[in-house]
Amino acid sequence: MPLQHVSLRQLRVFEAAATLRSFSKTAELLHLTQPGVSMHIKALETNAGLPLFDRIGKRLFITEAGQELLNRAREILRALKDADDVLDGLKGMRRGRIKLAVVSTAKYFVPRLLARFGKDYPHLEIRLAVNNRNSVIEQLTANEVDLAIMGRSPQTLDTLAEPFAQNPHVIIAAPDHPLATRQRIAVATVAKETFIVREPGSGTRLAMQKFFDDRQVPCKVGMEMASNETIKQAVMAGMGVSFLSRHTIDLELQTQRLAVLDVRGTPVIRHWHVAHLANKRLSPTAAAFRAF
Amino acid sequence: MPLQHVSLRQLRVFEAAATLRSFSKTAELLHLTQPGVSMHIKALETNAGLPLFDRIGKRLFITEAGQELLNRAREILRALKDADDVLDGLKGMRRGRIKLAVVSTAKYFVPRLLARFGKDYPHLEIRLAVNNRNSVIEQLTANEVDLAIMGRSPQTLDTLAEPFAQNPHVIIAAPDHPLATRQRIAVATVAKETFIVREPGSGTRLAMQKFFDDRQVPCKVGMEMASNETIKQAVMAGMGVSFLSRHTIDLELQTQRLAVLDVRGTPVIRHWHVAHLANKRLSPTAAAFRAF
DNA sequence: AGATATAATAAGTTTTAGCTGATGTATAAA
DNA sequence: TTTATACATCAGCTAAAACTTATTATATCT
Repeated sequence: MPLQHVSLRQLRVFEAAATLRSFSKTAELLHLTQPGVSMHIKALETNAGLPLFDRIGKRLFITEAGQELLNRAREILRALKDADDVLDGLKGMRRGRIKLAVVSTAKYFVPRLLARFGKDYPHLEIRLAVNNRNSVIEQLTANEVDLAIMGRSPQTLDTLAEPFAQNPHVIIAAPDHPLATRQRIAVATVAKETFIVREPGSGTRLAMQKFFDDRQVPCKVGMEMASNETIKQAVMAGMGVSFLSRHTIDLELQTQRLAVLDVRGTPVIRHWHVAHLANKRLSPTAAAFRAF
Repeated sequence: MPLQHVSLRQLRVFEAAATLRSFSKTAELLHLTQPGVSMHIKALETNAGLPLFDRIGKRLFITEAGQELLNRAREILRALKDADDVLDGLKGMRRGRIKLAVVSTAKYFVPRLLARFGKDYPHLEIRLAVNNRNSVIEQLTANEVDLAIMGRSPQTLDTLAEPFAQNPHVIIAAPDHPLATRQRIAVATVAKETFIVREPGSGTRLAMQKFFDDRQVPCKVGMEMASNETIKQAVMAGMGVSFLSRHTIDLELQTQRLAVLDVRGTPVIRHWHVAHLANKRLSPTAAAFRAF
């Protein structure tokens, strides 16, 4: 392969020389001496195996081979400049993509967050994956996402997590539940109710367990459900009470399909965390989002 | 410009690494050691100003910036390979262009020559410009053509000319001319005829002058015409005799519209020359044609 | 003919590209 | 826990690249 040893420098000098049709002018333009240009061109001609210029008297003519090479050289230099522009764009956050995984509980408030962020960086593309906690951790491990939003950082993984928003949890019941109108309900009282809970390992379930454990009150688990939506439906149907993030039930409270019980010690304030792999260097875009 | 200092080597190594997703394998492929690859990638990342790979554990992931750069890098390497192919083609004469200027007298036999050459190199493009001698010399000087075919080399110009074919000149007359049936006509006899001649400075005119001067016989110029065709017409019409290249009158001899006079000392053997600028390096194609 | 401009060539210097080998570190696999 | 694997880092070497200045050779312009 003849051109295996050409350098970009040679191509740049050649392009200028072919454009200016003069080695001296090229030298001036590129801030070097005329012999420098001559040597680059000569090296390139040696590499190409063909003369690129005809030196007729003091005039310079590009040969057919030169013209062909010139076309490719310009392609190459343009591609290089394109790459420059793209990288600049990525650095300046005028373009780029953030891949975000959030636990299902967060899906109720993260979209609002994204909307505000999108206003500041309108050219960024954001991909949002909603999953349960374990899947989110998996995605984080597999480096499929840049950032994750979850209730607490996964201790098993080498991640950096930062709390960034409150996440109040409350105990809810159907509006016609006997306790719904009571105030300052004791924990022990509510503990006698049948609880509809998320599956073990979910953040919500862990938070609930901690709440009762801290108060050394055992609670009665009546039913386990893997989604907040079904839990809400069950509570509305009067099948029991539940412990959920306030963020997930905004709509139901407004339409009075659910009621928050005024239990002492609630709302339990947890925090949303934004997490990423500790050894991953965040892209400027992802870092900006994290900061946001 | 961040990418101003990247090298093609870096891009090649990067491309391989991005494809193989492993530095060690890349090192193996490119016959160098793993630290070598690491250093190239690091240099490239420094140039780009952004990480190109995520090193998660022992797995490699290409970043968004890396993917973008990879696209451009592949463009660049492809363009380089294209250039290679084109140059190879030019060298192997599987493609290329020859620009040829010929004097008008030669137009009768050069096409046959080109046809034979074209059989050997079917992919070459040949441009033929037919002009009078002076124009041909001009084109040669201005480097507008690679090669010229003419009766004799221009002494004024620094050219290399090589005879390559005989160019017999004869004296012609109308078939019904009194001399047409005579044999071994003396030069002095034919000199009494009225001659229809090419313009001064034309190769044919010079050859004629030399013919008579050598024999110290003055000849009578009856009419000057700037084209062989009109001269032939005039001779056919019985307006006089003329001195022309045999190559220009093949057809008229076959159809017996013109006759060659059997004058002593004729045919005058001149030669066709192929000429090119001495300081111009011929392209392989042009050189091949010249050799042919 | 002489002045001027242009490119090639030569020789020498400085810089740097491009390696290798040894070593350190982290992770995944056994 | 141990072992193997993969990448980063460091030090140091060599050859080549990238220039420069000085000089020569031509060709165009006055």
